Amino acid sequence: MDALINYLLQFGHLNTQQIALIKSKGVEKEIKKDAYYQKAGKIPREVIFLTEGIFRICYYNHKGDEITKYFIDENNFVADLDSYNQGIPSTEYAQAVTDSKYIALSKEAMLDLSLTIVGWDEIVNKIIVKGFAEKVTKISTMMSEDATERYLRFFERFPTLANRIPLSYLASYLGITQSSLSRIRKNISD
Amino acid sequence: MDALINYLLQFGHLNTQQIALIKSKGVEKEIKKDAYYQKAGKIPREVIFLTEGIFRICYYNHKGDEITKYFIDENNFVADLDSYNQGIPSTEYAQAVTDSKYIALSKEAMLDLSLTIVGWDEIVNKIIVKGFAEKVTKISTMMSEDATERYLRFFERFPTLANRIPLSYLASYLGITQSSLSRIRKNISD
DNA sequence: CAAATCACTTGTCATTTGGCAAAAAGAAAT
DNA sequence: ATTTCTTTTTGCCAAATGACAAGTGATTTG
Repeated sequence: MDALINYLLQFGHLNTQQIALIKSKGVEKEIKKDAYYQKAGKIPREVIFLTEGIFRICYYNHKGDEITKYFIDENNFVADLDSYNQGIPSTEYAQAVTDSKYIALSKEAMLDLSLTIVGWDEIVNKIIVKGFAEKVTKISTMMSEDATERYLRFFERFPTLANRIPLSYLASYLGITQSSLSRIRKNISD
Repeated sequence: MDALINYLLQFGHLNTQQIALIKSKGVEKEIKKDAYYQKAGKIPREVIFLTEGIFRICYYNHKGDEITKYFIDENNFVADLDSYNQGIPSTEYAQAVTDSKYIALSKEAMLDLSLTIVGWDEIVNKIIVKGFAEKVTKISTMMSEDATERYLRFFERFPTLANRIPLSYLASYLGITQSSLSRIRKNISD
């Protein structure tokens, strides 16, 4: 829970009382590797903060391929904001790719915090914007790189993960086939 | 100016007085094709709403290539939010790729609106989040497509633009070389 | 243990894309 | 109109990637 508080404090001030309130609203939960936290079609009713482990966000494209949109690691929020805010079914899946722990804040809790803590909305918005901006920059950067560069960049960020998740997850994220990824890994290790 | 108001009204309610205030704060400006609205190194001091024309956001990667990160068309905000909020130099360029018109809202105006109009911040944040979410989804989708599909998708969205902007702008956005783009266009027209 | 299943690797070949340079086409300047 | 400059197209070949199938290895299941 402290990880969440420390993270929040990067984006604004919170006094002891406010921190206590947040802690009282957060619910610590766990999810096993491979389990889906969120499935397309379901309406998200909470926002979660990853404290341990890694998630991936994925969806099916028009050809029926399963595409990994991006990975999310520790100390980041996970939420399909559009669906969450509008109360409509999500179009994406969120899957734990390792055993993970997270803190859940229900929609009611978020509303309560928003009404009680002056500056809460501002903190949340800063976090959301930062998260999106990072995603745009990262994916955009990938567009101008070749597959090997993209793989190396991923490897740099998730060194322990690259060889422990299914090829399909990573290949679809990198925008290449599983075979190509297999060959790229082979070339690098030579 | 009405385009801006109509756009804002999609995200929340505004009464006549509030609308008048917003209009009084907005400054209508123009920019010529090819001119840079924003350059890397400058600190952005305003947010703008594009009413006519198309901008592109670009930067230089570590190899020195100029990369088009994305295009922005009418009825969208343009802002390097990170730099704008923190008051630090931008790392990106924003260039008009066609003659354009926009409404500028200075940082002071934005603050004023924020303090005066209840719900202003909420409207602004909804817009920001929506814009980012769209960008992430769009670029992410491109990752799973081949160059021809990416070009066709761009062509669909900006039919009049595809043949009127320099190859380099579009090619770097699509993540391919100018030669490849030239060949793709040729193949399609056959 | 054997069989079945799944994930990954490899082989083969076609296609796409890149790198480079020259040619062609367009645009701007004189 | 000619020259100059820039942009786009094309040719050529190498490298990267995709498609498909077969092979390998690991894991699970009975």
